[in-house]
Amino acid sequence: MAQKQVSIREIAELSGVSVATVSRVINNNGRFSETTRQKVMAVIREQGYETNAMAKGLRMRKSNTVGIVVPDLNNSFFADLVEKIEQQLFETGYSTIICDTARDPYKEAGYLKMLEAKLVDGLIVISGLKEFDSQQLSRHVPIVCIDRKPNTNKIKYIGSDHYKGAQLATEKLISAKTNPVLLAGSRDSPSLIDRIKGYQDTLSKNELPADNTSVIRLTEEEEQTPDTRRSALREILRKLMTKSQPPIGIFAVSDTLAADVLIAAHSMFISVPSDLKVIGFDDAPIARYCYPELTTIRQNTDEIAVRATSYLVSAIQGKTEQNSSINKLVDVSLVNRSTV
Amino acid sequence: MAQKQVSIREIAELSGVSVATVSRVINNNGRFSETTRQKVMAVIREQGYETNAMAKGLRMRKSNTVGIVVPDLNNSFFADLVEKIEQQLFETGYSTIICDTARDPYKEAGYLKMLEAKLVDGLIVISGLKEFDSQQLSRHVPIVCIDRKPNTNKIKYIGSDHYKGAQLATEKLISAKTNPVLLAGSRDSPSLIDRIKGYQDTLSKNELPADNTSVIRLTEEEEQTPDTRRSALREILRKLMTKSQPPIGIFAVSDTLAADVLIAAHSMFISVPSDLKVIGFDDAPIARYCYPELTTIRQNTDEIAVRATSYLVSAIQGKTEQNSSINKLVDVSLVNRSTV
DNA sequence: AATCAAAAAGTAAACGCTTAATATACGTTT
DNA sequence: AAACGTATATTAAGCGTTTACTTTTTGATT
Repeated sequence: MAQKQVSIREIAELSGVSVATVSRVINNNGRFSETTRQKVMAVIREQGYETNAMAKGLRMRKSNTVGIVVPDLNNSFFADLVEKIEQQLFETGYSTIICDTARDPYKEAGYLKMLEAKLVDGLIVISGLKEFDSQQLSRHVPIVCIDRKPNTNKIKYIGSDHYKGAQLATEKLISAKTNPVLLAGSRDSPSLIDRIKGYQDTLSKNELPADNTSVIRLTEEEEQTPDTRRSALREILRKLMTKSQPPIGIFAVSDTLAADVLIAAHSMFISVPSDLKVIGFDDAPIARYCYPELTTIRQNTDEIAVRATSYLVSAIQGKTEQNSSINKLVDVSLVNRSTV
Repeated sequence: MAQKQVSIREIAELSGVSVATVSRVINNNGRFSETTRQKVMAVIREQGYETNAMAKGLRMRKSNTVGIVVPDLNNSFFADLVEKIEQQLFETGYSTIICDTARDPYKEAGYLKMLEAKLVDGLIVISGLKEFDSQQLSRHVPIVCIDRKPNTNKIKYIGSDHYKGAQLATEKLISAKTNPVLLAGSRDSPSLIDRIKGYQDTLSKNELPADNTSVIRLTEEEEQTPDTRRSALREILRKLMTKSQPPIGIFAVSDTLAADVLIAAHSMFISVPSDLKVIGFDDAPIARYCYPELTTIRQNTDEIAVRATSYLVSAIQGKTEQNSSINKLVDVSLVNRSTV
């Protein structure tokens, strides 16, 4: 069975030096001669020694690990973002614990406890239902929130310019001669609020009624499964088609939602983009698998990933980097494809 | 800053008992009186004490953590599977380190070292380029491979019945009066081999030529980006359309590939399913976002996730559970949607 | 009241590592 | 040849737990 993992002690004995020396050689700190270095390294290689992360972590009071908290790995926007962040962190020498909360606050709390117990050195929190409450952690570690507002300014916030994104989307829909409607899920989030505001402001600026009648929210039951979601969407489309002249324009606040709209439309033989124009948000991988390919607002996940990790890493390492650009919102752009 | 994490020692002092007693209370083992239990628990709650996982791990020589190695989180089949496994493990009290290797053997090796250093208690390896080589680990831990053959029978293999899936797909295509073609990516994998075999055997059984001319593989460059992939696919479709009478039938060995085929077809104004019939594999979330919705072979990810975790957990806990069903391949089924 | 077993609590070592404090060896300079 | 500085190596403590072993307390039985 489980052959005993070789420890630094045995390396020390085998190479005829003390553990301290071995440790110094491994971490290349303190002083030692070239001869011993070679001797020790040889033994290490020969024995396939790997340093025990728990012992090291215990001693150093850090784990070289960061936690990522994400609502749903099956959402292609999140998956994309997580993958990029994880890649960045890997390159920087950190390992990552990915926690899929399934939007369950209980599960989220459980994960936070676990991450804390594991002494993660930092935390990246992506989206989520409400404000991120730092009180949940008892120990202070650097945290960055992506598209989720923290409850204290000690936590770094990084996010796209949702307001501008909504402006772009709305303008696009208006200039396509539609009377746009905004479509969102049941869940509130800070970024949704920005988007709705951008949408409504743009409406007003164009002298269109900016009341709440044109923002449509799915209910919680409706969005439960793909099927309920789609039938709700069909109902919404039906109403829209009777109430106003085609083409109608829908600004869906996420690409997945937009994708569902398209599916619903197909099943009703509504043709896109002639009778229905749809614009999504995210430019998630799925956007390119929609038919027609989805016109959408692109969030720059590369940029977000880079900013999040580089900030986090320097915060962990105690550098209070004063890069001013890091406080600006991440820019957003319209990508024209075939649904408008 | 970082307020000191309270340790078991302080809990002990505050409640006027020894650390050993506190430890006993926390883990509910050994003997202690109800009075002390309450006293200690009160202090623990009051102080927000959380046991230090590294210290515990060091002492116990285990981490309550399992690693998941996955080629690509952006593939909706993998994301789905990982999400389910992770959920299972969370419920069982294990935490999960998800490692996205991006199909890079170097990255994979790096991750394995890291997982080992972190003393993971078990490992789940999903798919991947070639045999999984257990030699990469120097310490023995329970491992389960999903859709990836291990190089030793000490490692548990779990996988769908790919052969049968291919049969079902091929028969479906044949009975839809097409002369089926199999379409695959450049990468070989054990499951692909099974699928090709199932495909060819079914061809033979129906007295159709089962040579290799009807299996089409994308080259590595072709599948690099969505765009190269799609233009390669358009080229393939073009050839197919000239060479034989519509309708043509394509058995794509994954849903993502099938989705790309559909996109390519749309851009060429080939109508599905009248002129082109496509059947995918996996029944990944994306299948329902294709247009038309994708007919495909369903892999039962729930079942796979349950088997993988329940086997792994019992192996970790030293139970050599003799559930015979666990050695059978996971069953697979045809789901009829709209592309055939 | 004395005895004793069972229950409750305590002591201390060990898990594998890093590092401050020390010790030793080795040339140089006087 | 003594003295000293420098480079190199060792000793030992401590990170926060668990647990085998030991000690103390409790309460029932004689």
